[in-house]
Amino acid sequence: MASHLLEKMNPQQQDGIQSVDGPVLLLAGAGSGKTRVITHRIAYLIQERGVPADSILAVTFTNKAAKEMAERVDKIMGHTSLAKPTLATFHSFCVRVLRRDIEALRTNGVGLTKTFAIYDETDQQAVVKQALKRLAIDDKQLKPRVALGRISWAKNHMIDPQEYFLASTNPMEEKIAHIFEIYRKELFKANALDFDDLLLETVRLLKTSSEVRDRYNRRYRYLLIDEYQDTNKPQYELMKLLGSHGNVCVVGDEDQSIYSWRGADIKNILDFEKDFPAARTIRLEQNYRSTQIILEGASAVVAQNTQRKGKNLWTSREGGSLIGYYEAPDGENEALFIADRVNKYLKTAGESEEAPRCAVLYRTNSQSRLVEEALRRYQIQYHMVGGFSFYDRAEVKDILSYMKLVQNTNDSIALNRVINSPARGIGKTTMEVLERIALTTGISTWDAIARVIQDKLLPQRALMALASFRRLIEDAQAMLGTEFAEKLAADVGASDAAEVEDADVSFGFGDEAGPSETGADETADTSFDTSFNFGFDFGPSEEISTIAAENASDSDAAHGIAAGFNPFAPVVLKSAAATKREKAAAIKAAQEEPKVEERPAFRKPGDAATLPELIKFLNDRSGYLRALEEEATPESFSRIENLKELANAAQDAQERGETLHEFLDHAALVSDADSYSAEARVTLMTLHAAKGLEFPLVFLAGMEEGLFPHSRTLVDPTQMEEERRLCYVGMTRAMDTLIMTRARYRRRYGSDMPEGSVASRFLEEVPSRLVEDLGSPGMRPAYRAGSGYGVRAGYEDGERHYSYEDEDQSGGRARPSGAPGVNGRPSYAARAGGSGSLDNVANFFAARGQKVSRPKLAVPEPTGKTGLQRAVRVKHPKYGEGMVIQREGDGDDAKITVQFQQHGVKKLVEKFAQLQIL
DNA sequence: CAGGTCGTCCTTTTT
DNA sequence: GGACGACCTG
Repeated sequence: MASHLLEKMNPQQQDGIQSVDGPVLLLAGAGSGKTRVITHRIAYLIQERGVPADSILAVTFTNKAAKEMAERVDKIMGHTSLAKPTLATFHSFCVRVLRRDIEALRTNGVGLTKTFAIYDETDQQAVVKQALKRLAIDDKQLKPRVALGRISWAKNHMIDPQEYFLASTNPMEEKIAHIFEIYRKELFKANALDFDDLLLETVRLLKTSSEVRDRYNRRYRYLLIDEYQDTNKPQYELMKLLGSHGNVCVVGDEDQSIYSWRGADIKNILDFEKDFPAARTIRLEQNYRSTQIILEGASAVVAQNTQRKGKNLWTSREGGSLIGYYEAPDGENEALFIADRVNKYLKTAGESEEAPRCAVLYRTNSQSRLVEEALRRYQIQYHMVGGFSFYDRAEVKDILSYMKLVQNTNDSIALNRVINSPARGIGKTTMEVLERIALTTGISTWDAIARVIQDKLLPQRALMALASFRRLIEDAQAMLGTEFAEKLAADVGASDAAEVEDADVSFGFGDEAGPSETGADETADTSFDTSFNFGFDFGPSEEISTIAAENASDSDAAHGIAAGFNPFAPVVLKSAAATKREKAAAIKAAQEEPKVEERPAFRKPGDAATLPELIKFLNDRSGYLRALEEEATPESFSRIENLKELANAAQDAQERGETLHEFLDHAALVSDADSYSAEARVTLMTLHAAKGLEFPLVFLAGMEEGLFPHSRTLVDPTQMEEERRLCYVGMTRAMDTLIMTRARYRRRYGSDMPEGSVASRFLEEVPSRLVEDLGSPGMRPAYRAGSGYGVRAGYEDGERHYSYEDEDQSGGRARPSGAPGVNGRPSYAARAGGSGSLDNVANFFAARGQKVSRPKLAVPEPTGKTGLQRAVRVKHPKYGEGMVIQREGDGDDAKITVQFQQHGVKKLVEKFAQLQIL
């Protein structure tokens, strides 16, 4: 039967699409159209085989992949179907299962509940640190990081603390086993799961409860697992448990296995045929992505590995340009070279019809900084994936922690985080008392607060502070409705298998809210109220008085809300953002056909508060926002902006019908790597994050021994092979052009002295006939061996290869050349650490709305001598017009930070800046 | 108790 | 170049 879904597919791809019954192993080489096959296979199942869409479960490794797959399936299917296949990551799928069914694991009323918290790595570290402290282990002797790494390793191998202890061969291991045990108990007490637990507990649940297992097995008849070479033991078990019907299709490529450090076991893919003897194996070996030269180069590198099956990847894209190689004198120069090439590429490629796209890939996130700076110098827009996440920012985490605490008061880590931020007089001593009680009685810190208040175990002052804090959280809980717990249960706890959510990647309910989502259809449409005014001022004085009264009899600590508090008070629009949103929403609403199930503009009294309402409440009532406002520094304003952004995110979530859980789950599981956008012309990311993507032009930066391959892998042949696979992954991202770069000298940890580097072994492994030297200034006479680190000489001979353009602020004066260093050699620091790179960093942070790296001292207001005060408009001979943002220091050292119209934020020395007041 | 300053040690890679 | 902890001071 010829299906349009099979058009333009090679025979193997057609096989992969059509072999839908029984186990299938799809070995898909890089660029072999793997995603195309998977998505078409899903469409084929639905359209040609009449399989109900919601009986298909496709699991990927990253949200990014899940999202892309969902979009592509949608596109193929033409958005026709209402029911959708479940496309999720292992972790998000497990969260959904657990939010629904985890209480099936409870015995005699003991066990986690549906309101469990998810602990991220920071939370995990905090728990480990506590454990170390409790065991009186010096955290220099055993680093929390290391201990956590071992614990995670054990979990990924499904080893429990007891087994770990029995297997330990030295005192250190025994200690770790002990920490592991405490760690587990603490998480249990906090009603929390870490990332690894999400998988483990799901496995345990499916093994323990046949009822639950059967339900999922009835529901999902077709299982597909992508990146199978990266699965670890729990994921493997999950595959077996969910795939008991045998319609299991796993897709992978052993040459792209790059996650063994996270417990991925390459044996999973190598042994699939043993697990499923009836398995059909299909190989996709035609590469449609890269030119022959690139593919040959990459294959030559990975061929050095011994631990592989080997394959014949081929391409019909003959020839192509050679693999470029550039050896820069230093990291800055390397970055500037890249920026220059990107610039040229964008200019020339701009005329071709296909949108130009390129990527700069590196081994470690810290390498991004130099590249970012260089791109900014060239005024090239770029998109960086990874690095800090929005949800990692301190202020965002703080408010999220408040929310987590509202959801689950046993979450001691969240409690510790927010109990004294903003400062409310709960210090070290108080916390020690709480912790001691929690520890000796086995209750959570939250419950210890009640105990302390009841038994008056602390001075009045501390008791009042604690009561005030407790009241804050309780009031927030009350906002969510007195039937908080039941509502929650109803939201996530339907028992019918058919009601397992139609999951797309998001955690949204989708438009067709099923009967299980009792809360959702009544959820208010809050498009018009991003910003609220509760009409009630929670002033500190008033609060204290209520608390003092309450303190007398703890049982009176009503769960109600403070008198006069009215969460349903009329809405007052405050921020410009809100207004904008309102307009957009109004326009959108006007354009759309009126829907039958039109939601009311406001939630009915008695319904749970919306997410933005909750955030607003916490921001205000906690005093967090006020503290930031009073701080009144650029950083604090930026933080306020971030909190607004969080409110916006909550607003969006609310509109999607998400519950508090789903919002928090989302925040916990969605990483920044998922922010990759295919529209970006220039993308910066780690090699790991690049897997699965392709770009016409790819740069691999930092090809140096110790960086890539990373220093920690140099001694272990197995890890070295993984590095090599990583290199293979990186090289095969390139479609037309691949450029590899290296710095002869590189500074590590921002130290003054750069260290000499050795070319990466992977470079040597690329056959030289495939490589073209792109003119490495390092090879010029000035850099000959024996001349030391000759940057200065190089720059002085008139060949300024990609040096920073002269940005001397006096406009025309030559930049002072490197001051003599300690040994009479040119001082590297003098050049690279100069004002040029400094203002660029400030630039960079300012543009990203992050804290600006300025001195933390109070900024003296301008003397007025020059009149260069804040908000004064100025003109610079080179940068043109701008506005003064800040002035620091005084006299000859005074520095002015100016936002220029064309050139962004610059920090200038007032004396030299030649600024003219407009 | 809070906020600031200074020294230490770092760094893989991510759900 | 920066996060974080130890230490010090108001």
